[in-house]
Order: sequence, then structure tokens, then C-alpha cells
Amino acid sequence: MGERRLTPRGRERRRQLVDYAAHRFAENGFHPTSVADIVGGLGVGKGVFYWYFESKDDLLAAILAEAQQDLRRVQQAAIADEEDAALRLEKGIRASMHWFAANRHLVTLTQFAATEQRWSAALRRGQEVALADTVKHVKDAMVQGQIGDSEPEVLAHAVLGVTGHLARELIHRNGESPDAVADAAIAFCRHGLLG
Amino acid sequence: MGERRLTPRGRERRRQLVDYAAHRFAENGFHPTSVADIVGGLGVGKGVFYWYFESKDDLLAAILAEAQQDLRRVQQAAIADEEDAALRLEKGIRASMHWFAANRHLVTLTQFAATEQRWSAALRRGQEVALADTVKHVKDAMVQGQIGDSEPEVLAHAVLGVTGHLARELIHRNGESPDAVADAAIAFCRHGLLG
DNA sequence: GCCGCTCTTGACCGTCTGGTCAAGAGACTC
DNA sequence: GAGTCTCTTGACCAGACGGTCAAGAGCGGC
Repeated sequence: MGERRLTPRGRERRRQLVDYAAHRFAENGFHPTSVADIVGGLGVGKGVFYWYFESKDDLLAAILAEAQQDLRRVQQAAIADEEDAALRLEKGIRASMHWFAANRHLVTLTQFAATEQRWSAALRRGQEVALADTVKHVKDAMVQGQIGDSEPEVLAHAVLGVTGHLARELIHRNGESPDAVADAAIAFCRHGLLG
Repeated sequence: MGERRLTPRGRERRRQLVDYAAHRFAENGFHPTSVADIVGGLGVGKGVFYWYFESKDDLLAAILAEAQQDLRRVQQAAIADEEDAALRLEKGIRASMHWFAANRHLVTLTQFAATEQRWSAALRRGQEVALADTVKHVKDAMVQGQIGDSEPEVLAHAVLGVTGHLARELIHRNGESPDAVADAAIAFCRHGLLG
């Protein structure tokens, strides 16, 4: 199948399937949620599902790919006109926090996908891009003397780790605001435990 | 069932099931791995499985609980005779890195469990304990003036986030040594990006 | 050598799953 | 209003799954 040409009505239906399925998968688990659950919840026949997607796996792959693209798009838009490297990092963190807050289900789904080899392979490219983006800003900030000189990849991983973990624990679990959590993440990335 | 009294032979069989299943679940995914896969791989009949566990879910619950207990036991042993709060934090991070390196499959499984509500409830208590342990050391270090004065819970989350993420990315994915990664994590937690 | 307990076997079962498909509905063109 | 293309229906299927159970093996004590 690969690409099917869709009318506006078809594109709307596809979006509906992607959104609804992503929420159900995140709530209930990917495997425990059946295709029948999805089409049943939407009140359509099973054939609708297989008109838009080759398989249940194909749908999850689409959800993951679109999530990664959307997050990156938001990040790039947030830092587009920022010349200062350290501020690009900060704005990227803040934009990510807002995206994580608004797309909790996609965060959960990405985390799930990372735990099964079949899916983690599909995630890898997007995660490499995210890492490369962060590494670039870290290196730029080093050149400008804004941050200390050590391994940029390790620092980038640490930044992504703090950001993701604080989003899950403080925004998703504790219900704190994205901006407050972004402030905390930025502060920790800046100075560590030294405050 | 709850508790079954087991002979030494039975305890050995149970361990074999837990270990083998944990590896298969982590490699292949929990849902895609069937009970038949597990008993087949071990060369025993299906009844063996249901002699030791009420259900497949029961087995996963046991794996998760034992993993959390084991990690905490290792952490406590590592910091037992350390009086300095900041060093307790560092030794805890280092011990965790070694445990993560030696128990990659359990890390993956825990991450999976966090993505399905049924399991994340089972994880919560253990994670709260891990957080409380970390918070305690952070507070102690604050009192001793070793680290800056800000919200201990947030800092503890950040420390756990960095540790877990660097373990997955640098140890599991890149194959770096637990000690090197522990050094990196400790450095980042100390000073952030300032190096 | 019998008993009783722990442990093992594997055929069997009801249920549910992802996926198919022949049939047809709607809408747009000419 | 015929023809065509997109989209929808839902009964159907083969296979796989988690879980059961009657039967029996191994092994200890006595």
C-alpha cells in the first residue's frame, strides 16, 4: 500500500483513526487494544481500518513517525529566530515540555515502543535526529564559552534524560505546569545540584 | 495461591522460570511472548508454569517486584558505611549503573511496565521508595551545605532521570562501561552543563 | 513397599485476534 | 443516469492464546 491517495474526507477519517488509536493504545496498552476496540469505539466497520492501514503494526508505525515529526517541528519553530546557543537549548527544552504536556499519550507510546525491538528500530532514526539537534546546540554553546568543555554527546543525552524524566514525573504524574517544570529542568541542566 | 511451599528443587525451577521469562519478555516483548514460548524454551510442560505462577500476569508482577527489591538491596549495600551525604548519592548512582549494566533486561521490562496502567500501579510503590531514598540524601547534603538549596524532590527526580537515561543510552545502546557512565552522570549532577 | 507430597506432562478448551473479502453505498464527472 | 473511484460494511476465517486438568512420575519418610 505505502501511500493511498485520499480525498479530504479520507484524510479526516485517517486522522480520526490515528488520534483515537493513539489514545487507546496509551491508555490500555498497544497489544491489549484490539482493532475491534478501535473501530468499535469509533462506530465504524472493520474494513475502514484496513482501508487506511495495512495492519495494526502499520498504524503504530505511523503514529510514532508522526509524533516524532511533530515534536521536532515544534522545537524548530521555537528556536528558529534565536541566535544564542544556550538560549536555543533552553527554548528547545521549554518547547519540548509543552509538547510533552499536550501529548502525554504519545510520550507513553514512544516509551512503550522503545521496549520492543520491532519498534525501537523504527524510533532510532528520529531519536538520532533529536540527539544530533541537541549536540549541535551544546557544541555551539561550548564554542561561545557558555558551557564547560566536555563530551557534547554525553551532555546532550543528559539534557534529554532530564527533560523527558521531569516531564513524565512532574507534568504527567504530578500535574505541574510545563513552564514551571521547564524552569526546573533548565536550572538543573545549567548548574546541576549546586543550584 | 499467593505462597506455595517449595522444596529446594522447586525454588530452583521457579528461579529458572523467572530468569528465562524475564529475558524473553525483554527481548521479544511481554505480550508477544507466550506461555508456550517460555515452557517450550525451557523444555518443560505447560503445567510447570501454572504450578509456580497463577498466571502470566502474576509472573510479570513477580519479576518486577524482585527486580525493584534487588536494585534497592544493591544500592543500600553500596552506601551502607558512607557518612558523607553527597558521597552516598554518588555511590548510589554508581551502584545503580552497575546494576543497570548487569540487568538490562529488567530495565527494559520496568520501562515497559511503566507504559501500561495495569503494571505502572505495581511499580509505583517501589519507585516512591527509590525517590524517597534519593530525596533523603539530597536533603542531607543540603543541610551539610554540599549542594544548593532548592526543591529536593525535583533535584532527586533529575538525578534519577539522568542516571536512568545515561544507563540506557550509553551503557545499553553504546556499550560503554558502567564506571565511565557513572562518572559522567555524577559530573552532570554536580555541575550541570558547566563542567 | 506403600503412602503422601511435590512436581510434571501434554492434550484439550473456549475465546479472542488480526486480517480478508464480496458486496454495496456515496459522491463526483461527463 | 451511467460509470468510476473512494470509502464502508460486517460476516467470516484460520490460528494462536491463556489457562485447565486428569493422570502419573519422582522422591522422601517409615
